[in-house]
Amino acid sequence: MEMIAEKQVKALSERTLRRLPRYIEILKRLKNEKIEFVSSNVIAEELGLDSIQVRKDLAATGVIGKPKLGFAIDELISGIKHTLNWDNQTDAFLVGAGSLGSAILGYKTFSDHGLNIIAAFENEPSKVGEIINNITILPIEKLADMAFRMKVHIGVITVPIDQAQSVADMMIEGGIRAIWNFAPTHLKVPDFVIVENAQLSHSLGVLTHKLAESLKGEYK
Amino acid sequence: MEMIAEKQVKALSERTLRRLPRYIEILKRLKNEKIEFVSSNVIAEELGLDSIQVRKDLAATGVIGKPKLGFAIDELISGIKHTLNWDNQTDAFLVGAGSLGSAILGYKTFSDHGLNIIAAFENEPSKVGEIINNITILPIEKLADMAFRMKVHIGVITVPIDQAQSVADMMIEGGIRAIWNFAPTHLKVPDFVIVENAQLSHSLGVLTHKLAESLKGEYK
DNA sequence: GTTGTATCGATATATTTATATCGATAAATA
DNA sequence: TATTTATCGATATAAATATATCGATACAAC
Repeated sequence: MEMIAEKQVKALSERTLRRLPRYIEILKRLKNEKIEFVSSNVIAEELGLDSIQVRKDLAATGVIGKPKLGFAIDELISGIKHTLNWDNQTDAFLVGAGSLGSAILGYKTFSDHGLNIIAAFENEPSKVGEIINNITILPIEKLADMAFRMKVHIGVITVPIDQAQSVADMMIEGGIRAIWNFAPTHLKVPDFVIVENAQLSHSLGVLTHKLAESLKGEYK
Repeated sequence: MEMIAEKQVKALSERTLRRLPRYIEILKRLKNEKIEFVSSNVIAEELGLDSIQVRKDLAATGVIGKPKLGFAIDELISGIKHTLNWDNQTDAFLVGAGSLGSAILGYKTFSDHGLNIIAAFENEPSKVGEIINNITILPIEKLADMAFRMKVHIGVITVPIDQAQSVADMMIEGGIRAIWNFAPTHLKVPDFVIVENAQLSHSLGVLTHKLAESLKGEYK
């Protein structure tokens, strides 16, 4: 039996990775409008980007466009989803059933984004046993063992800052390999563990700074 | 009376802006440990960055370090906060009191980050009148007029995708100049309006892609 | 068919961002 | 008081990212 070679795809920069979901947004909308092909130019205009950049990003997914027509929308959506690994669902555990954690548990759309949260954990005994979006909150002591047995690879951290590192440690002990970290602290993890930080304050800082600059300019 | 010249500060890149809040994290911790000075090297090691980059980022805040000692922590914290405009609170409105919106209303720490959410709005009549974290949910019809009268500059959008653009339009009509957008859609706004996107899916895509790459490498 | 044209994708250039080098300085030490 | 040393901050280099140029191609119009 011959090995099927994985389609040769150029390395993806982090910037490109962050733009890919935005392309999906637009593509889904166009698909709803029964449009079948779209040019890099149209996508770029919709998102305020440069069309060359769009073409380069799309090239990284391995999808090929057609001169004069552009890209087949269906093919592009599945190509991007494949690149992000959103065509598979990866099981995940969430720790910290506070308001943000509950909100995340409530989102049904993460399954479209490759994430399948199958259990949630809490330190706080009063919250254990609660049910949020069909998921029962379990005591944190069970985390590592269950993660290991169920071969869970993704952990979502939505606990307060002072518990975040110890939760990360437990996750890693349980074999978790990628952490989506909402706690406002830097996690120290071994090299083989991927951490993606999703602190709201980082994004808020950009906003408040730019607004201040913009208002300052106005009164000059 | 002579004008006091604003301390000359180099332009801040978006990357730098996103790192500044991380420095604050570390600095607060060190301050708690009664440490008074810190070198760029220590900060860099804590965050897994390069010390030169830390120095460059800090230079952009205008804070000056001392040879052999490093940076005065108190001065650095206030310098960074000033750069982010986190030493002032800007009033904000939030629209969309779903689970994410409620979680955001519940955070008390945003006041440390320059954001003061003073009112929240909803489309859904059943939610109007609800009180979350001392904030009463108001009907969306009041948004533009109140924003205008109260001179509110920041709007937070946590509504579903199909309402996001119209909410943005109302905000802009009410004079709002900066939008923190959690809805998974690109907002079309005039040039003078700042949009900071905080879609969870962007960050999730990076995670799922990297995890897939990492697991793939393992079985080669 | 032949010609015209929109669009791709490859290669080249420019810009931005990160990293390296090194002299200057202020504290610590001898 | 002289010497050593950690650290800064300025300048220089390297790497990553974005933008421009242009020939090739496949559809559309003639």
